[in-house]
Amino acid sequence: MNLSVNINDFLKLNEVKSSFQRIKIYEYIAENKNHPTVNTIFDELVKQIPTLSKMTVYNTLKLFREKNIIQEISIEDNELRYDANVKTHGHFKCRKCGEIFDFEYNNSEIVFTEINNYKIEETQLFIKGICSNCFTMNK
Amino acid sequence: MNLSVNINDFLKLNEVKSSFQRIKIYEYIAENKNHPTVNTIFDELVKQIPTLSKMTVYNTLKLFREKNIIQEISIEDNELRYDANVKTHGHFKCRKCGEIFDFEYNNSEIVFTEINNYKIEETQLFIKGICSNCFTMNK
DNA sequence: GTTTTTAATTATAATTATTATAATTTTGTA
DNA sequence: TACAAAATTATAATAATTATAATTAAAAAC
Repeated sequence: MNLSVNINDFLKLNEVKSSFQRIKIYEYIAENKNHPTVNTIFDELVKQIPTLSKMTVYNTLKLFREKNIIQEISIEDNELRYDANVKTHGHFKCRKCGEIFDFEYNNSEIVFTEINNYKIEETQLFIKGICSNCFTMNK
Repeated sequence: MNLSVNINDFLKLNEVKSSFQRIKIYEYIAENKNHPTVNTIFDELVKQIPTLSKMTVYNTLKLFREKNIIQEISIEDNELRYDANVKTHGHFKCRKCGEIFDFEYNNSEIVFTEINNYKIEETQLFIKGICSNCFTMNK
């Protein structure tokens, strides 16, 4: 079974004209659930596609985001990260190893009184600290 | 009553050596609860302190953050914002008017199973959408 | 109350992520 | 095959932040 074929259909289904680069970029984000930055995506894909331009990565990610097939994570101020999981979920960043972990949370249990008549379009919950791995290694 | 005197004491209490620039920077963030960017802080204060350098603003904000007397808000990827309210609270950014609103939320009601043994140091909840003002104006 | 030392501030240059622009290539279609 | 439209690429520009070194101010020592 060829995953690229499925991505091709998936993109068309979401009103994104498919192309080789677009398939590969989506494939990378969806397969490596590592919340990559633009640079990571570019550095990895340029190995397979030597002519790849970073502009294509920027344009494609912008397009994917507009079509809501990826999520933009601004957990760090100096770089954007991307996630193919568009379901609302939290992100934990370990200050030690730098890794980002997903976690589920019950969004409906949080009560917002001040903004209860505001139109909510996007929710991002970021937590920073030390992951259990780094914590135990420190002892 | 002179607020600057109080800030002077407040900084010392938090292990920050006081200076004219540092007092003015803290005063600006604490008085204008507008979640200012570095540029906003600089542009406003340079009117009072013509010799002020943007580096001082950067350095001072970094120091304040290390001493936990201000909070860094990375709700937008291309610029950092600052808040003298260090209590955990959420930030809502309106896509229309660009304003950032504070809101309280019950942090303890959110259950994190995946990261329940992680050491949490900082929590940021960002919501983006349309505020009620912009929403009613649109009709 | 000078002198000495340390730290804070400032000016300038460098870095880095992102955006803008225009040229080239690819893709779809008549 | 030829044409038109869109995607990709290369290059340059922008803007936020960081690095470095010089200057100024504050604190400590004599």
